[in-house]
Amino acid sequence: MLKTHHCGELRLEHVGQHVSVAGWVHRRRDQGGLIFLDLRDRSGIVQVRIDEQDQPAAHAAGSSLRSEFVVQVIGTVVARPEGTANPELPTGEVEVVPESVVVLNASKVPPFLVNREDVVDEEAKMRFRYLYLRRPNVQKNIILRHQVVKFIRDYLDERGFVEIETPILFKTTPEGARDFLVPSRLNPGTFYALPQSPQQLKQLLMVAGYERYFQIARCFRDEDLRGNRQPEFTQLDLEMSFVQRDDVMALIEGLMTTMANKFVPEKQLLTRPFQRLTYTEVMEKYGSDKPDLRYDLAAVDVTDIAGKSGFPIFVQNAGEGKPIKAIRVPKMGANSGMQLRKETANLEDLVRTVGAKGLAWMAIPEKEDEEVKGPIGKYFTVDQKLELFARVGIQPGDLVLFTSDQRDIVYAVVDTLRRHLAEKLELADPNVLAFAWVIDFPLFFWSEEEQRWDPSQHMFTMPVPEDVPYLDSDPGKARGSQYDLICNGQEVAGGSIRIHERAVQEKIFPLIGQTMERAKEQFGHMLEAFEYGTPPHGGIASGIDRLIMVLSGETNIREVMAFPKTQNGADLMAGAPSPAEARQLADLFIRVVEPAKKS
RNA sequence: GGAGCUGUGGUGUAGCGGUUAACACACUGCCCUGUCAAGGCAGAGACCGCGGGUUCGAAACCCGUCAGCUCCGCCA
Repeated sequence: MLKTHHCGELRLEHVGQHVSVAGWVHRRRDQGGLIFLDLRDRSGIVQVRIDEQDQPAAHAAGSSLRSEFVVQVIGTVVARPEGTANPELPTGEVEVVPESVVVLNASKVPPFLVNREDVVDEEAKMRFRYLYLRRPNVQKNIILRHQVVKFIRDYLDERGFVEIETPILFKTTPEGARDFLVPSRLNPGTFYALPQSPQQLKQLLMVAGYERYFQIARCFRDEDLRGNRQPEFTQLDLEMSFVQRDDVMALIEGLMTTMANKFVPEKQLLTRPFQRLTYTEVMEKYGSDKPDLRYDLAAVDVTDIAGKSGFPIFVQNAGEGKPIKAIRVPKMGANSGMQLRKETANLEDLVRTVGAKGLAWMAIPEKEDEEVKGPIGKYFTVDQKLELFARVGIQPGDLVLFTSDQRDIVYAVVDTLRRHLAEKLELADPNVLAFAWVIDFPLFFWSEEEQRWDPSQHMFTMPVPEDVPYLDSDPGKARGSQYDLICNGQEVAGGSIRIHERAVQEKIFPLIGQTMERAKEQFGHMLEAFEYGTPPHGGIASGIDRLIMVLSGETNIREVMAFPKTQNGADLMAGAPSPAEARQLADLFIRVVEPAKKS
């Protein structure tokens, strides 16, 4: 080894020891006859002091050092003189006095500063990924990720889970996301699909009697990227036999709580045990099935009151059964008239992007004797206003936003406004983890496009027991035994109890537009397996990347992945994807068709 | 497939119709023996993403295009 110690571990107790440390030049402070060097490795930073008088050779070497050079320093640990310790640094009470300073490798001037946390152009981050990953704050995220995954493995191992790998080359399925396909050379014209999740395989492992399975599983979905979505990502995937919904939820809740306490003890859990909210509840209040519960900004239904006002749009919408919802924004109504008009115009532009036709508002004055501001105040009688204010919990100085439209648009508006306002007003406490369960999802959503029911999770989700009769009478009313875990506005896990009886499964297929013949083609292996003694089972999958985002407080998934892709799905460092050689294509019996040029 | 934002020395930004294109950090050289975002002095470095157009004149205005980002659709 070229090093006897890591830079960040040297303390007063090492004083007098002869050590060898090696790492990168974090900073160099050259005062002529005296050079201070901050040497950095993964463990941290230690100061090296090179005195021209005492160590002329080392001093000469030190003078030539530049940022990000890789050097080895052999020398003695000494206590810093009185008054020169640096309390900011864990190693701040000591420094290394070198006998020799050896450049192991020089470095070009990096394209951005590695020794600062400055914002960097996203393209540069990607193109020089290895340099971005060298930044201490990024290393922290990547190492946290390792520790969390190790914790999960240990936690589940202690509870009798077996980690089992499942194939990356598997079978395409018609349901769900678009598959990444891999051509088969040995079977011309046929394709494997990369797994969207090991869903089917883990259920088959339950049939196989493993009882408790888990996997840190890479998953692939060929859909457009988002700030919290990459085409390949990692899930903690698990499945348990002989369990009911609460068993799976309790396991995950224990895991998440222990993990949060262990890795981010400074962050408070919003509630313990995690609160359980129904799908209907979160949609009506927050317009989202994964609301950020660190702040309120909840929507209140005021259809009855506003529908009786004189505002024609509200009256008409209420008559057509469209909801009218109000959101109270504390303090924002106290702005000047001009600011208010500007703000509300911005908000109106924002909600138009999700399909709203407009945005009504009222600003409540801080002084009692002033009039309510805003375009719709005049349509409400004094009594209606009082009733409204009581319902919504209005305080002086508040701004109240109103939205009314088809229900799904109202939801989108509420969600969009909440996210936007929370960010603008800095309402989300970064030191809170707002874990919550969302339960009682509808088993199906009606697809207008396809004119049929679509499973809201997947086709193997068991209905809650008392809703099984709805499968025949009113499928839209059936709730699934699904549970999602949300935290700070992210869905961090989702699972369900599965159907293990063929009779129930056979009721599902026709509802989602699958004939039995087609179902047998696609899922014959599953149906067949279920006839050989299938235990009741259920499970859950948790997005590791999103979990690390939430724990580290990052707002983008790229910050917690070592080598992520751009929004176009490209790797700017390696230049993937790239065209294949003609020879490779020939081996695979693949011919490339040039995409049609836009005229 | 659609909407929006951004693109100016290596990095982050300013400039938004006429500027020797400004500033900070980084970089180079010199000075400096207790610094730790070291300091001081001097200096180099940008045809303003690319292609058209408007104009006497474009970094700036218009059109197109490329790239990055955010969002909608999509993501069981």
